This record gives sequence, structure tokens and C-alpha cells, in this order.
Amino acid sequence: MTEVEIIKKRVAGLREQINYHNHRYHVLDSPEISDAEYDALLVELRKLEEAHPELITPDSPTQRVGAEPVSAFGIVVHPRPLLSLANAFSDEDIDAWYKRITGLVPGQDFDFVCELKIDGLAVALTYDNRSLVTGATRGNGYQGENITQNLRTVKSIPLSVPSTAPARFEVRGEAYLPRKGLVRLNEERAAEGQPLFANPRNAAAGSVRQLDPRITARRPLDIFIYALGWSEGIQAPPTHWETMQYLRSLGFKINPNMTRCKNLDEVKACCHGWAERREELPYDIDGLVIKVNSIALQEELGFVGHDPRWAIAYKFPAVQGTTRLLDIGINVGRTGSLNPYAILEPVNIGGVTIERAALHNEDDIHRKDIRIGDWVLVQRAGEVIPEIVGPVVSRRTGGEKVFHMPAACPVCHAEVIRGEGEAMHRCANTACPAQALESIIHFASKGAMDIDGVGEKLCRSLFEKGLIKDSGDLYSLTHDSLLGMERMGEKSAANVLASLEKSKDRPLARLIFAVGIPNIGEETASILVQHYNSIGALSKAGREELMGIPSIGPKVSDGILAFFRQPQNTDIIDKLSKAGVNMQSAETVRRDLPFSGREFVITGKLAASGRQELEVKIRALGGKAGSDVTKKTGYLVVGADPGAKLARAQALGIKILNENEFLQMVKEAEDRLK
DNA sequence: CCGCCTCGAGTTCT
DNA sequence: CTCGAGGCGG
Repeated sequence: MTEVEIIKKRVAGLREQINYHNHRYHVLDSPEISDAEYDALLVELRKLEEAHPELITPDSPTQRVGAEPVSAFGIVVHPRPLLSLANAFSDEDIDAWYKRITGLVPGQDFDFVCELKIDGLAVALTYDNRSLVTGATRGNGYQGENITQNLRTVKSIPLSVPSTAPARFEVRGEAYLPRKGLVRLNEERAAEGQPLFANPRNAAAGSVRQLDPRITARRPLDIFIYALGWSEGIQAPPTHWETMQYLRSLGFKINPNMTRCKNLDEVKACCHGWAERREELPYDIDGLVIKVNSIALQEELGFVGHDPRWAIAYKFPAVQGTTRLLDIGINVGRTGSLNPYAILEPVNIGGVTIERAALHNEDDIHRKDIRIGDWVLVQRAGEVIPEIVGPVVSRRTGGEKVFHMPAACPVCHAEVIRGEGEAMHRCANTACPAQALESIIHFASKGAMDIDGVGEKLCRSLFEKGLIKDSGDLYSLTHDSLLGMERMGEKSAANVLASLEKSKDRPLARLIFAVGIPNIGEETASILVQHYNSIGALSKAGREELMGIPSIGPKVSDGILAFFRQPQNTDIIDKLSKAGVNMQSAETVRRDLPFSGREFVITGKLAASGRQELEVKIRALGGKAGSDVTKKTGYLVVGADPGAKLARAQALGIKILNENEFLQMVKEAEDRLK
């Protein structure tokens, strides 16, 4: 094959792929690849065509804006096409764009408007004689679908406008589903066994294209208007900014997060700012749109191909991607649960390489119909934790394998059991080495005994060398035995011994949590300490007595009884006791502490001290430290970069404290105790 | 018995 | 963060 033939073949292949994905995206509302991947295909094709113009055909995907609309709805021809925007993925791309446009109209002062790029679908609304007459999708840019009946159900779209409006005009906006709406919708769909929407855009597109408008009406769709398409009978304002103010005065919903920027530095600062804060918004954005403010300049700049020169879309790095599920591995947790996880072909999502993702349990895997060998859609939940959304069914070859939990524990080969009505599979062997090791790691971990320098790696090495068999053995470690470990010198060994020594006087609640009684976490451990002032007292507690304690029920009681009946466990406690680990509650229970009956929740990064330390203080003062904002939450302590909890607390009218106010409160409470 | 609210357990990556 | 499930009120 000659080089030209190879290129020809590649071009044909790219076109086929792009057409296929175009159809999936625009027609079926069910894309299989991320936007970034799609863009990459298009970019490659464009490059090849630029180098070999003779290969360009009129039907090449580069020669049009989108796919043909389906005909279930009437077709609307847009008097002025709804165009796509060129993309910028970096500051350099913005610089290049700026250089191009300033070169075209030299000597002009530019100012810009930056707007959020909402992840929804573009629609055009036409008003005639003050009434909404047509609502249409963007379609291929030149003609879209008539979805007037459906858009009429969107409450933020005015059905009529005041007399200050032009006689006839068209506005353009982005219809979208707020994040909460998507969650709710997907819950409903999961309950009905329907495939889930992968993102808000698909959900919005799916909602707006319902044949029955009553279904659309039940979806919490919203809209932001971002442009005046065309108008008759008025003198349109001279800038984009003023146009938006005018549209707002007509009753249209305009996104409040719109910024006027005098220069490129301000534009970039705005983009970076929103890249940081995008999570604070109740809807998804996939970037920002930068527009030249002056309408006269916009007209002067004109278009290149299908893209206006006067605007550019600054796109955030993709938060979704597709990759192959190579295999499903199993971890054995400290409770003996078998936890499946996905082993993925490494894929970069939002600048981070993902190769693992939790799969929770077997039912979850089957519910999502994920099979080994599948192409899967991966996203970072809450922008951090990787998550598999679902398989790309159409990319199956038939060689994929349905996953089944092994019948034997992958570590000790003991029998695997699944309790009646339980989602988790468990290793039946209570002496399973994996469980033993995980228990030790948990014991030393931050929330538990917090033994500095004794992390997962060291625990594993010590365990494999046979130097420790359970957490009680940690305290018999010697300087010499530690020196045999990897990357362990004189200094580190001494540090570890010092940390162990320091951990001996942790409060009783931490110890109870650390020993790993089933279903007893930090909170329940604290509650238990209010009723028993030593491990010994707890170990002698009877079933009825335990059940009498609020928030302790039959399961937790039985867990405690079973724990102390196991000789392995009492042996560990003996070892700890002999080593001098604190086994008692430091202070006798005080009924009326300053924070009694008050619940605090912390969000964001705290400047002065760690969250854990503060939670310990709250409990020491008799308060509760919750993890989620609820109706019962008394105070929300807000640090830097607060999470979604802030919005929730505001919605519930909960008292909000900043870090200083909170510390002041703690100080006053501590003073009162003296 | 059901639904709501919390808590527990396991998790990714830098 | 997510999912599952324990506790408890209605």
C-alpha cells in the first residue's frame, strides 16, 4: 500500500466512526464515547483533510455541523443558523484565538463577556406578537426539531413577553436538568429497569424529545438564555452584555454568573476560577464561552467555516471516558467481605490516570450488566472517586464474560457465604489471613489508634514476615525486628516505637473502634463509652442491657456479645492491656457538658487544625460530630472550599459558623468546664 | 411492616 | 463518595 492509500483508508475509517457516533449522540441521545474522544476523531480527520484537500468530499463530517434531525417531530428551519463554537482546551488556545482576532481588526479595543457553558442542549425560541410560537432543537444548526409542546412545559420559559419586546424575535438558550433532577430521574429509571442517563445533557435531550409532553412536564427542566438570535422592529443593543440585560428585562432567565472582562488576563482568571468552583453550581458545566462584547466587532470578525470568530468555547478537561474492563479483582476486607474492583486499561480522565474502580458487590455488577472485557464508561464521582457508569453494549464482541463471585476465598480458599438478604459475600474463615491483616491496618489507622508511621505497607511487611499476627503484637515489636523491614533505618524504627508508645493512651472510644467490633464505628464507640467506662465493663454487658442503650439494637448487641466470646479477640485485648494500652474512660461520664445534645457538621478545609481533632473536641465537650447535614444538625462549621453541605445547610436554615467563630465557641465551652 | 435517617465499611489518587 | 443496612418512629 502506498502512503496515500493508507491515508485514504484512515480518512474513510474516521468518517465512518464519526458518523456512527454522531448518530448515537444527536439522534439516539446515547453516546458511547466522551466528547473529548469524539473531538479527537474530528481533529484528526480535519488535519488529514487539510494536508490532502483532494480527499475532502461534500458528505464528510467536517463539512457540516451536526447530524440530521429525526422526523418524529416536525422540522423547523432556523432563519439564522445556530452555530457551533471552536474549542479551546488550554490558555495557549485562548492566546492563539486572541492573536487571530486582534490581527483581523487591528487597533480596536476588545472587551469580552465570559459565560458558563451549561451542559444541556441548545434550543431556539421564537416569539411572534408577544407569544411563544416555536421552540426548536439546534439539530444540525440549520434545521432542528419542533419541540414547542415540550418546551412549553418548562416553567422558566415565558409563554408571553411584555410590550417592550420586539414584534418578532428569536432567543437562544441552553435547556438543562439540574444535578439533583438527574439523580432523581435516574433513580426512577433504575427502579423501572431502564438504562440510566450518563450525564445531564443526555437526560435533558431525552426529556425534551418525549413524544408525550406530559412526561416532559414531570422532568425538572430549566433553561438559561444566552443570546438574541434575531429580531425585527427594534434597534438591538450595541453590546452582548446589554443585550442580555435587555432579555432579562423581558422576563428571560439569564445565568447570573456572567462576567465582563476588559482583557485576556481577566478572561483567563475567570475561566480558572470556574474550573475550581464548578462543583458549587447546582448544574453541570463543561467549560465557559468567551464572547467579544461589541456586536459591531462581532459582525466585523464574521465566521470561519461554521464557527463564529468572535466566540470560543473554553472546555474543561473531560470528566468521563471509555476504556476496557480488563478483569475484576477481589479484595478481602477486615470484616471478611469480598469486595470486587475493576481492573481497567489505564485511561486519563480530567488529568488523572484511572486504572481501578470499586464495584461494590455482585448484584451491582449484574444490575449494571458489566462484563469482563467490556468497554465501559468511567467517570469520577464527585470529581474524585472513579466510578463505572455502565458498559458500552454496542461495542461488544461476544467474547465478554459475565462475572461471578468465586466460591472460595481468593486468599485462604475457605468457603464463601452470602447471608440471607445480604448484598455482600463473605469469607467464612474468621482466621482468614486477609481479614487478620486488614484488621491490623484498621487498628493502626488515623481514625482508630492513629499510630504514626504504621501504615498499610509496614503492616503488610511485618505480617508477611510473621512478626505480627494481630494488632496486639504491634506493641511487642522491638527496634531490631523493625530494622529488618524495607526502607527502615535507625531513625524510622525509633519513630515507630515512639508512635506506638504515644498510642497507648488514646481514649477508650478509639480503642473500642480500633478493635473492630462489627457495626461499631466511631459514633457508636463514643455512645458505648457513655455507658461503660472500660473494655472490661463492656465485655461483661448483657444483651438486654445493651439493647436498652439508644441507637444500639439487636444486631449491634449481638455483634458485641459474639466479639467477646471469641478467644482470639479476648487474647488481643489481653495483649493490649499487658502492653499498657489505656482500657478505661479517662473521665467519668458527665451528664451536662456544654455541647450536650448539639450536633455539629464540618465542611471544607480548616486552617488551624485537622477535622479529626475538632471532631474529638466536639465529642469531648458532649456534642455530636455528624458527617452529613440533616434536620437535626445544629451548626455547620465552614472551612475553605466548602462542599455541597453548605448549600444544604443554607436551605435548611442551619446556623453557619466560620472556623474562628467555632473555635471561639469551643474555647468558651472549655473555659466553662474549668 | 415500611420509610426515613444515620452510621459503617470500603474506596481512588496525588 | 457510594452503597448497604441498622435503628427507630409511625
